[in-house]
Amino acid sequence: MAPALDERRAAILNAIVQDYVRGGEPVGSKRLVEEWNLGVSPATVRSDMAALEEAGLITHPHTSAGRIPTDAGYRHFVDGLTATEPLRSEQAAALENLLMGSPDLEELLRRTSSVLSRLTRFAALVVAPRLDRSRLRHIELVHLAPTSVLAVLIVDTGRVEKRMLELDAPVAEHDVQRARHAINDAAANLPVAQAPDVVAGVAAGAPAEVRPLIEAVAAAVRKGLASAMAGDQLFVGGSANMAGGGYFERLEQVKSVFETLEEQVVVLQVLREALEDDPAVRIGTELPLVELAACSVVAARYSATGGSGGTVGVLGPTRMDYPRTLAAVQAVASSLEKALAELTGAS
Amino acid sequence: MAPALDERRAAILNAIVQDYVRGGEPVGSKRLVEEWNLGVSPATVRSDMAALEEAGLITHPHTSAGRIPTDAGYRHFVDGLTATEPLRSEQAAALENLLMGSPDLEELLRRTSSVLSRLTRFAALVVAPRLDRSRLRHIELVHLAPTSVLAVLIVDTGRVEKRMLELDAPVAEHDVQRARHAINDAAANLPVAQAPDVVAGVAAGAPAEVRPLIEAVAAAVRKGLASAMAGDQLFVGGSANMAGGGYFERLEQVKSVFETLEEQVVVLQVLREALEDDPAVRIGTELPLVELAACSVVAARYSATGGSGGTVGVLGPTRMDYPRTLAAVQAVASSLEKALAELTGAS
DNA sequence: GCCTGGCACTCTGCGGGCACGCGTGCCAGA
DNA sequence: TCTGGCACGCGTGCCCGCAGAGTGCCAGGC
Repeated sequence: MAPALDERRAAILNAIVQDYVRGGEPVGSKRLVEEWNLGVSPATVRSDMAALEEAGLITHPHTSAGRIPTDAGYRHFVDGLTATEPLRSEQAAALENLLMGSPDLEELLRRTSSVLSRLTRFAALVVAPRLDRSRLRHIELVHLAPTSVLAVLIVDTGRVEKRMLELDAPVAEHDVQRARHAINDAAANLPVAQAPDVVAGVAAGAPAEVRPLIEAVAAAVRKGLASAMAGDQLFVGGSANMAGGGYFERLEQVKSVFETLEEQVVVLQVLREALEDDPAVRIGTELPLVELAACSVVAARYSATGGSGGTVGVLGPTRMDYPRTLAAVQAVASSLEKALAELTGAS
Repeated sequence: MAPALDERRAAILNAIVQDYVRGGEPVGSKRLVEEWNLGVSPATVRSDMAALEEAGLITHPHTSAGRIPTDAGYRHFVDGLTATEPLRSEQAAALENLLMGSPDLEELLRRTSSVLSRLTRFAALVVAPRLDRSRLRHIELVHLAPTSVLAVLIVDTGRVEKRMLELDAPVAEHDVQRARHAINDAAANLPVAQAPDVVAGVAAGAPAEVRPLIEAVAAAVRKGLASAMAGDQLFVGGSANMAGGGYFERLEQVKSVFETLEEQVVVLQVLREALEDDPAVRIGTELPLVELAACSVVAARYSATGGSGGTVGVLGPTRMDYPRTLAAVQAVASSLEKALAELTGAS
């Protein structure tokens, strides 16, 4: 797949990628030798370019234009990266400052997506920490009306899920309190995966007055946590960036990218597939969606105490500055990790 | 401002608006008489058109093109509307079905924005019910770590606000429970505007072990509810629609609209200003933002039990079908009202 | 006095034709 | 194996001319 390339040819490929990313125009042999003093003449470069084209790493849009990288070309470039150029230190500091001191998890993730999109000028994607390995802190029941109770599930990552329970028969306030105690005594600090069954067990052994309520809670816990675990919460920021920067010509393309970004389920799926690597880079047609054939995703995991963590990433055009973007994504991931640790407390 | 227009001229203006909205192309005198059998010749229509142009209600992009409405022209058209054409009944039914049975407030509002955007094919804006006249149901305190407590505020509209409290000194679990009881005894069912002061009063009269905690809760209640009341939560759906439909030509325009849509504060401000009327229509330059000069906002209030309600609306191009959009927005507002009443229970 | 038919005018969009620039591919020679 | 030179292909910008659409205006009719 990646044939060991002649050293000079690899250099030429990298030069093409970098020039094209900067300028957005097909790059020709003459400009290449001028800017990268390669020590050879344009003619030599041309024959190398022909070889690179043969290998499928570059193309030209029409005969008399310069070359542009193909997805495979970008891939080769990215795989050859050794060091991602780090952020400027004042940027890194500003980043930490911005994330630290968020009042709650949602706000933290929102800020993260905002800062990442401004840093990269692409659309930022932030997935909330997954629950599957986290623990249930507390289940609160609030008696709103005779037959309706609000269940609030609090997880140790700071995440809060709420769910209305509608009961067939009225329930008394003190029974709600009994149920609350029974449930919390049994389920608090359990891994969320076990919580539904434990609550169901409590229901089975409970007196008749409270059993329907506890059963309803068990169902809510099962559904609420399951949906929270499967369909992780996604924060998208800066999608307007995709319309700027001159990356796309036709409105149609932009529209389909925006539409895709609105489909949270789809975006999550894309991120999930990408994250077989970490950090992950998925370029153009490597993405599972044809609508995103002109886009790339760069993503990295972050970890959270007690959970399996989440993902931060960006969606940008294939013609992106990969080293810079990788650096930004990784920096944001690690800052988020720190801010998250601070937020959930030492515990 | 709106000079009493000759009846035929008004008819011609309306015809121009409707033709232009449908077709998107400047409309000429000939087509007009053919499609709207006006009973006069094109030449007559032309002289009327000249008068309408003189009055600032229409323009033409260049000499030999047909006419298009100006913002003032749309305004005249909208003000002259008597009946908004109602939704088809199966659409209305589907609407109600979709909104009923949402598990919680957030999900309901999310669905509302989704359905409204699909109904109109514009960007949907949904503002959560405001809290200022609602009541506090319950304050839950969860002891996460010795010096950190999570405060969860539950409001009778079903809205939940959460806030981390970091204390200077450790606090014991049973003191957290004491504080919780004291606070809820005093503050439950109070209007949210009074809650902060009441909680502060509880703090003043509390024993020293729990006073710092209750003071922290008071501060959190003050800040949490204030920010929730001022910066209402906004749900935006279907913004990708703004890139389709051929309304905008240049990518620049689309980008600035998207950027504006991402600024929740700005959008909220626009909606707030618009809602001096109900239902409200703000056309092009009537909006307070130059970036939205090519857009219109159609919005309507909905009310919530115990609160002052919220807003639903759409942002679309000035070239929109106002009667249809008005009907859709109003239908969604009233369905949302019903679904909300069902969600928060009879109470 | 208002409406109508006719006519001249203006502007856009489209297709053809031409020169230009750019970048390539190839080849002979070092 | 690299290099300089040369011919080729192709897209771009420009000008031109032409058809089409729509207007403005004016003289004439009801």
